[in-house]
Amino acid sequence: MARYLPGLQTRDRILESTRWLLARVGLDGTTLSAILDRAKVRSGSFYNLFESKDEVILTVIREAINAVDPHPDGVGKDTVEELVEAYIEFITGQPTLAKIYLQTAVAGALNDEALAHRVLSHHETRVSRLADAIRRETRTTKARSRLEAELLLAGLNGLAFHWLLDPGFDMAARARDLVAGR
Amino acid sequence: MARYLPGLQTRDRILESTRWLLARVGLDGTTLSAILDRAKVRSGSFYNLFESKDEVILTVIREAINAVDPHPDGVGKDTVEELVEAYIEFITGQPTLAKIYLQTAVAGALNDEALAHRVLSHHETRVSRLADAIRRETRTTKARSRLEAELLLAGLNGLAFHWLLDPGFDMAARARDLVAGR
DNA sequence: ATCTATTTTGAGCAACCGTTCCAATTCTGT
DNA sequence: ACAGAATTGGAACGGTTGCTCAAAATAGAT
Repeated sequence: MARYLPGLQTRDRILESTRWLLARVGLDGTTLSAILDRAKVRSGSFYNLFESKDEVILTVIREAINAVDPHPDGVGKDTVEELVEAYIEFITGQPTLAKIYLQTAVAGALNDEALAHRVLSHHETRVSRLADAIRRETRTTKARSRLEAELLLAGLNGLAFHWLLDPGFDMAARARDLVAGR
Repeated sequence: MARYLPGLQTRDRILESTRWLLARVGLDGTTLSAILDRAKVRSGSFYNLFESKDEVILTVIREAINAVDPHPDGVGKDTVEELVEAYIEFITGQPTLAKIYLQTAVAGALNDEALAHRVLSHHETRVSRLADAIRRETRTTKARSRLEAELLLAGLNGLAFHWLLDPGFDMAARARDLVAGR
């Protein structure tokens, strides 16, 4: 646990380095020595600040998972459009975190039961928030709006998935098409 | 290159083992010794049959990518419903290959440029085939049917993505809801 | 300026990675 | 039964992995 300024700074450098690597070279490309090289830190300093390599990686991943949620103070008021825009903003505005999030959800969650649960529970939160917004706007049944929310979110995730493979893909435009076509 | 029966049999066991591991523990959990243990093979036999560990893994991954396509003899005739059912069949009927496919698309393709291209080109094939079917059924413009196909496929991929995280998720039912609600 | 707590350096460690090599064994056609 | 080829077992290798530790350097409060 860092107490002096230099400690806090190298801590930040390590996190930044890990974030960058996770997004570019994936989970298994993010080796300790790669993190150290990029952060310009030796292993001794690293282990003075972090418990293990896993701790840094999990810290960054949690950060990414949390970032996918829209501002929590809008609960119960936001519109479908606002929620979709928040999703688009997350994906295109923070591509690094977005890639980490998607990659983790698919690859990492296979090994780590707790992580899979975490991702799923965030997904569930987003579905119900979207369902509420749909219900407010269209005045359908609870079950029906929930179904619509699930399908809409699946569409958004699928578009993000496509964007991951092809960075030239205009994910934002397609996402708006998706909402428009409901 | 196997010529005698025992060689062919251990080759099959190695492929099966790799398939199983890729789907269960992911790419970096699929180590050589894990493959060997599960296949009940020693390294000497392995390297008598395969060039490298990568060769086996790529073989299995290509198999998974190819398996996502519906039967090629239906081109130009199949309906939207048939294509969607083929997708559902792939995901739920061959969950092992499906998991590998999805995982590869998200994680593996980041490192391997050629692999990313391969996945994308298969995706493109599916989109255009779906667009053709939509056009035949709804008689809209080419651009419009293509957009619809892209969004529909994104939805399906998103649902598969959800199913990957939560094996209890009824992906087939939601996929049919998705088609019904167009 | 001094003293303690924090931070950094960097050599070194055990465990594991994919791979090589070759002698021993097993297979198949004759 | 024999010969030649395919297959197998398994010890060993160099490289990398994540990580430890003790000594040296630095920060910050007094």
